[in-house]
Amino acid sequence: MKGIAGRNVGSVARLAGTTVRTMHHYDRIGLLVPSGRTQSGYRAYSDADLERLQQILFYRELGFSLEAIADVMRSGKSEPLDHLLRQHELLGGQIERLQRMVDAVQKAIEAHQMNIKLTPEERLEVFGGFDPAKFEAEAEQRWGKTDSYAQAARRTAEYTKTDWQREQAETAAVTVRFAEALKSGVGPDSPAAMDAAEDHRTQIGHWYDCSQQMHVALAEMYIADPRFAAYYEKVAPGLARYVHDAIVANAARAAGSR
Amino acid sequence: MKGIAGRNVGSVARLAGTTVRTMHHYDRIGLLVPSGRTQSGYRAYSDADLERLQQILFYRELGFSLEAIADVMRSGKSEPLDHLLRQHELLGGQIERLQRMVDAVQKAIEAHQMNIKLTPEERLEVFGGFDPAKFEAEAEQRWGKTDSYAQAARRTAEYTKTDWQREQAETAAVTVRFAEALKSGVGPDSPAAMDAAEDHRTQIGHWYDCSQQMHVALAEMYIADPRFAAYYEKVAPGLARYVHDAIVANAARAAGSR
DNA sequence: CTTGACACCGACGTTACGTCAGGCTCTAGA
DNA sequence: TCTAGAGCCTGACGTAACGTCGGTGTCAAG
Repeated sequence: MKGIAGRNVGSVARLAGTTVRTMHHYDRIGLLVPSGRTQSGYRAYSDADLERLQQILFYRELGFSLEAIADVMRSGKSEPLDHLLRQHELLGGQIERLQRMVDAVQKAIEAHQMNIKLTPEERLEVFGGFDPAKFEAEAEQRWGKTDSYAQAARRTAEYTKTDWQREQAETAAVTVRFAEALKSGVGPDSPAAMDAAEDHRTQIGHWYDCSQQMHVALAEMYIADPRFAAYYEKVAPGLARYVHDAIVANAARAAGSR
Repeated sequence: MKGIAGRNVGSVARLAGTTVRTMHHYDRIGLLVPSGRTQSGYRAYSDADLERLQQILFYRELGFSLEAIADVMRSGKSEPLDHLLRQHELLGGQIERLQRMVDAVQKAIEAHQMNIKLTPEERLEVFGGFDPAKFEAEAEQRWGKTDSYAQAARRTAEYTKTDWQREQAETAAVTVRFAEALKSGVGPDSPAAMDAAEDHRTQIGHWYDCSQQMHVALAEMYIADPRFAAYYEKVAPGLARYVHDAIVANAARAAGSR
């Protein structure tokens, strides 16, 4: 009947690296109800369902309870970009925490090697400083609890239509600057190109903190991923590579001037 | 009766950032049985108990089940250093995984901004590639399962007494080289001092991968922590700072020559 | 000597699934 | 076309790692 039948549980579970039982569970508790069923009762997951599943798994990896995930998913402004920015922030926090743990371990190893005894207090302080339910509590505090998510004080939530248009325009403007630099014949390591790259980075900074390293990683994606490359190639042939090289050059300049 | 009474549950729980109930639980299942009890039946935790607790919490943070933790704790060669090196390695893996997730999020954000649609497969592949029980399975495979931990093929497990002595001697030798450089009046940014720093880093590399950044972090600890500083100051006054500066200079040299 | 904070233990509740069990469905091959 | 085996369905019970009582004993400060 339907040309777009949707995927069945097994394939979805495999794709997401989880189990069929988990999918059943999420269905039961209403966290992820497949948007369709075959006439024989099989669950049929649409692409939108899969996107939602990804968000769910992301938050789960970050230590959220399923209930908390349900809350944040149904929270007023749950546009994809909001989730992505939030996840980026949370990941940053997690990495920072792990980094602190690495520091503690290195300290312990060095201490061992030097025959220095660390006090239990010292060794445990890395845990003491961390609240297990920190994220959820913080989230509740930041977005206001129980259903009052609508009036969230999230950064993007305060964006007006004009803000969005400005944002879009800036993105386009930087792309155009790259294209013009390319057309004018100056190399990607020219000041014009590198300045455009830096502005590109600043622009990303409107959403999240983007280090030079991160920026270079993004640049590599621009040429590695055909769809991203196409975005630039559509503006001017060779632009993807040019943007990449400009970003790399800019990062090198920044590293050198340190 | 006992001069060293040991700590009671409440204080331990607070120190470790966990709950009394958790301590009860670990006691019940035999994972962490307090080494003493007061005559009134209160649990009394020794410093050794606290150290064990730290290890437990570390592994728990890394996603191990309590049973798996019990296994690894009772595994033959469970010297503190073994645990530390293992934890360092595991933390590295975790950070790498989170970094991959960050990359995925950044890619999604960029895609959103460029009006590029990512396929569900792409968005989920970051999860699919990761096996939740990966660590435990990997651990079992690497250290041999169920009680045969004794014949573990861990790096340090193969160390003979002579190896350990050599290791110790090398550590001491590098310290002496720093001291001699200091005494000879050359600055911490002299080739002699910087080479010593690089050798110091290489020496750490016998245990774990130590980047220049990590090395600098260690150096800062050498002057920030009085006990580590004392280790060097005992050899020669001003040596802690000297070692720190040499390591920083060496890192700068390495960064510059890139 | 009392009172409030803390400890003990047993027992039941909870979250997020794992693991059957019994029965229908679908697809590839004989 | 028929059939075997893999896959899906819905209960229903099991499990891990605690949370949360409830009733009771203990300890240190006032």
